[in-house]
Amino acid sequence: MASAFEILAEPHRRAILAMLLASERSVGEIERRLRIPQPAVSKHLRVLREAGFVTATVDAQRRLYRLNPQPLQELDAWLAPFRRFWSLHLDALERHLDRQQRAAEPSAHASRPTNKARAKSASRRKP
Amino acid sequence: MASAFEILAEPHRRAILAMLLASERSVGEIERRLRIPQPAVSKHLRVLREAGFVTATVDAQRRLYRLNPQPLQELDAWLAPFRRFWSLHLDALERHLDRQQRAAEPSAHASRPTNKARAKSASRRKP
DNA sequence: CTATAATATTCCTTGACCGGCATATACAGT
DNA sequence: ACTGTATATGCCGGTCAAGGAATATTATAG
Repeated sequence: MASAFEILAEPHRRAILAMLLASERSVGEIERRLRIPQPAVSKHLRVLREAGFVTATVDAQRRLYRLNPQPLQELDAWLAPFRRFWSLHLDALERHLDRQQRAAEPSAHASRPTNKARAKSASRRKP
Repeated sequence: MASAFEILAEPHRRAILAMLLASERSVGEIERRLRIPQPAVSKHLRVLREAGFVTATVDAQRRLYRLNPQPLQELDAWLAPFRRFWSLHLDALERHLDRQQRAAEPSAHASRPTNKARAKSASRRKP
């Protein structure tokens, strides 16, 4: 196993990480709350541990797992250029709608476009 | 196939998306630049298209593929709570270092900790 | 209309991963 | 020492996705 995406491709693993957002958890807590058999939990935790997503501390018989943010930060870094991409495109869309707006209101009362018009035109395709 | 993570688990697909950041590309361009056989490119593009990561427009015999930011925005949204998590932890670390700092300088000249000390201790692991 | 370029699809094989089950290991209480 | 609890590991079988080769589809040119 390698990339963060492969690790996170498994829904149970994402659920475990989301659960650890609240606080550290033992294996048994995860098992009961997520309703998956214990060996499966241990295996997923092993994968997450070896990939650095979680760390474990021993507490008597149980092990407490907690989040380690670093790999998710790297994922965030991978996403950064795409964030720039879509913010650029949102800006472009907004400028485009502003031009439309100016064309529809041929030098009328005000130049500020309404938020209503923007929200309407920005709706998704194929809903 | 379903979640964005499964789609992005494939390195070639990530490479395609990164390539489309610059501008739209035809299948042939992707094929040559990424050095992967054409059927593989078409298959990956199909997966990306059906998951909404890219859209295609026809230009004579070729199809031009371009980025569609929406699924990546959803990934960004999934990441949001974790971002809050690690920024909280960075804040906590910083407060901790500030306390250390005050302890090391027992009521000395100033109370403002130096940026230098913070930058040093906040440096990344394993560079 | 035929030849050719660009892209998509089908079939097949191989390999990886996940879940289930059984079992092993580690620790605590009595 | 024995028993119970908590977690980890090994093995197996089903499933699914990726890659390769061949072929089908679509569009342009001559």
